[in-house]
Amino acid sequence: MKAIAETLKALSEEVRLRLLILLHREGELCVCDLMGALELPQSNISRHLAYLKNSGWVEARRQGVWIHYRLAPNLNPLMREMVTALARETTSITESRRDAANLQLYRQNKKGAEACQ
Amino acid sequence: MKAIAETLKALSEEVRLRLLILLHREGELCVCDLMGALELPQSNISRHLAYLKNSGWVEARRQGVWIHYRLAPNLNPLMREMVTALARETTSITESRRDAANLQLYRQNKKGAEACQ
DNA sequence: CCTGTTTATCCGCATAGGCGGATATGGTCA
DNA sequence: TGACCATATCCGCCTATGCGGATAAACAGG
Repeated sequence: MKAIAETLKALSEEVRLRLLILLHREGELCVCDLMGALELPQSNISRHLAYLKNSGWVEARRQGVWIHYRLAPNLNPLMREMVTALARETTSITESRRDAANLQLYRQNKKGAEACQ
Repeated sequence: MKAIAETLKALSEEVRLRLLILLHREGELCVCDLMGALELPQSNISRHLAYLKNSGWVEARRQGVWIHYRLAPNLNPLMREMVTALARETTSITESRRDAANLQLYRQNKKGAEACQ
C-alpha cells in the first residue's frame, strides 16, 4: 500500500508528469533534449529524472557523455495502465503540446551535427 | 497539467489511498466506520477525507449528526480508470484486507442499535 | 594530463504537508 | 436552553520536498 502511494507520488508533481508523458510519446531522450523541451534549469530536470528512476518509472542508458532516459519497459500492470490513461488525457492539453513543440524546435536548432547521439 | 498532478497527489498518501479503496469497495460509509476500519485518530481521518473531497474524489452527505462519504459518482474518465485499476491491484494486499475486516468487526460491535444510521 | 561538455549532486532556503491533542462547530434530544 | 453527540478545524511540531546556483563527477578529444 505504501509502495503504491510512493509510485503515485512520483507522478503527482507537474514537472515529473510532463517528463514522463514526453518520454512516453517520444521514446528515448537525453537530458539536454528534455531541458530544451521543458525550458527548465538543468539541476531541476536532472533531479526529477533521478526521482522517476528511483521510483521505477524510467530507466537510464549512458552513451558517451550523454545519458538517455526512456520509460521503463517492464512496468507493472498498474503503472502501464496509468501511463496510457495519462497520455490519452494529456494529448489535448496546451502545456503538453508546447513541450513536444519545444522539443522539435530545440532539435532542429542543434543541426544534428555536434549534438547528442 | 497542474490539475492532473493535484488529482494524483490526493492519492499519493497511504491513508488517503486506503480510505478511497475502502469507499470504492463498501460504498457509502460514515466517519466513525472509517475510524473503526483504519484504526486512526478522528482528526487524522477527518483531515484526509476533507483533502479527498476538495480534490474531487469523494462526496459527503449529512444525515443527522453523521456525515456519510462516498466515491464521487461523476468522476472523470481518468479518475474512474485509476480507481478501478487501484481497486483491482489492492484486493490481494494484506493491509487492504485488514481494513475491510476491521470494518466488519467494528460494525458488529456497535450492534446496529444506537449507532450511525 | 588538460580542457570542455554533459549530467549528478550538494547547498541553503522556503514552503507544503503529515501528525495527535485540543478546541470549535453543528446537530439531536430532553 | 443545556447536555451530549459526531465531525471539522486549529495548533505547534517536525519532516519532506521543491527550487536555482554552485560544485562535483564522468567522460571524450587533443
